[in-house]
Amino acid sequence: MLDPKKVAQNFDAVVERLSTRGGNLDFGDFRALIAERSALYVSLESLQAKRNAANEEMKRAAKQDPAALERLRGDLRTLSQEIKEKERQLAAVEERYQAVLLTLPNLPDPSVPVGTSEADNVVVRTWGEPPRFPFTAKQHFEIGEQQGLLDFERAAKVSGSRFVFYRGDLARLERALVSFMIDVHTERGYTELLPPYLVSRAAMTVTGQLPKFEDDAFETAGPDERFLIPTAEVPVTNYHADEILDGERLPLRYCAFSPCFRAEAGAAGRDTRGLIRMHQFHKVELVKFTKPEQSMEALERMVDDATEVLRRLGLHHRVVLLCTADLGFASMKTYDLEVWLPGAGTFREISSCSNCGDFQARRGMIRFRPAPGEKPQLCHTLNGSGLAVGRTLVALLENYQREDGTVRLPDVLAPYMGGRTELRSA
RNA sequence: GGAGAGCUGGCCGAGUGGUCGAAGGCACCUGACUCGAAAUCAGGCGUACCGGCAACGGUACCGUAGGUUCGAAUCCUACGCUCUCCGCCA
Repeated sequence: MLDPKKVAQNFDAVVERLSTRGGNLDFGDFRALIAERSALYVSLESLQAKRNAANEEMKRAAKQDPAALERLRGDLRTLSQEIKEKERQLAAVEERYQAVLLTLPNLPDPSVPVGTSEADNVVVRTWGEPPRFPFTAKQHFEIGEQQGLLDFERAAKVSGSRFVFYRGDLARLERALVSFMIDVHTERGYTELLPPYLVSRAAMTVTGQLPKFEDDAFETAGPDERFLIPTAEVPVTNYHADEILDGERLPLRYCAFSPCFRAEAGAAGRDTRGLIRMHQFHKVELVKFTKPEQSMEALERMVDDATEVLRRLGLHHRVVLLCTADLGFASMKTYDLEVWLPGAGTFREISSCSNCGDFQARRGMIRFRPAPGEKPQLCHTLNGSGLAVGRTLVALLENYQREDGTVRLPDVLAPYMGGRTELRSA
């Protein structure tokens, strides 16, 4: 959520900066609501002040003058009705006001390039070289199906499209990658969390998935409303909701493995083959809570932490700074990591690292006390994939494939694969 | 799933329908004492919004949402959460 004060004070500037994101920006009658809301507050508060003063008299009259009490009671009943009516009006305005605020995306940071599509994203740096093959490189799903390591057909039978069974060594590889990634991050100072996979509407609202993107989420059918998490960012960012953190201990850094569930409502027909776009996938997520002045440096370090996984796996990749048009709802600045897929002949997003500034912190009241005795301030929150596990596995299959369809494994994974250095068919 | 107890400030905890933004304690801040620290003493110390240059004043907030009342932390209803016991279960 944007700072409502700043929006009210710099309305035109805010509209202008948000419009660089493209898309349709709906302020509704927000400007009028601001004025209406504050007028209602002023008149309500003066009525309340009047009532409080009158009640003081009641207190005295109750003891000294029972006759006057009855008379006063009549007047106050009217005043009370008036106040209740005012409160109803205010509640209605407040609801519309909040509804608009909750659908406004975060302001892009000034360092973010202005653009109109992903074509305006900026490649910041590239690591490694694409592997050369003396044969035509296959796509990951061709390798997986030929080797009996991936079974999309049976998954479709059991669950529908965009689901998969992993088999044998590949199932193990998925598990191995999770452990490997978490070990890299805990080694580098992150605290491991294993979060809940179902969360409340409130939690989804704090991180920004709701109220605007409800179509993308899976909701449970039980008596209690819950949402399947689309990323561990949701439970982990909410971990410190409604808390005042000790400023001395910031930044806090967490890594968390979880499955992720996405309806992919707007992606019908896209990436229909293979593991790239599933309703369910695994991800190791990084989340940081920082002071405002620390967050931009923390973002750079988070990108380095995520790319470290790619470096250790020897995967050619690049770092891309997203332009304003490609920024996520809650983000003020985002770097995507894109890994090279020789089979597909393209770079594919494998991680997205965002600085959300105080946008989520304001929604979730995530604060810190800079020093003992000082006032609490909003934290900045950051999140990034470290990494998307399924897509990492795709990259390994495509980058380490051999002509006969077998796949070599990077040495760093051997300890997690029982010493295995290649995938066996199953 | 059944029965009971509870939910108050950063934390612990008192609170009779008006004298309660709320005792007391801890933590924290400032000062005194001290070479310094500890201990002790004095004062301060919630959040948000509105008005004001400021001092300060006003309003709201005692799990959440309603209700009763001139007036609710206090009474009523629903919901959420925590704890204890029973049942079930990995």
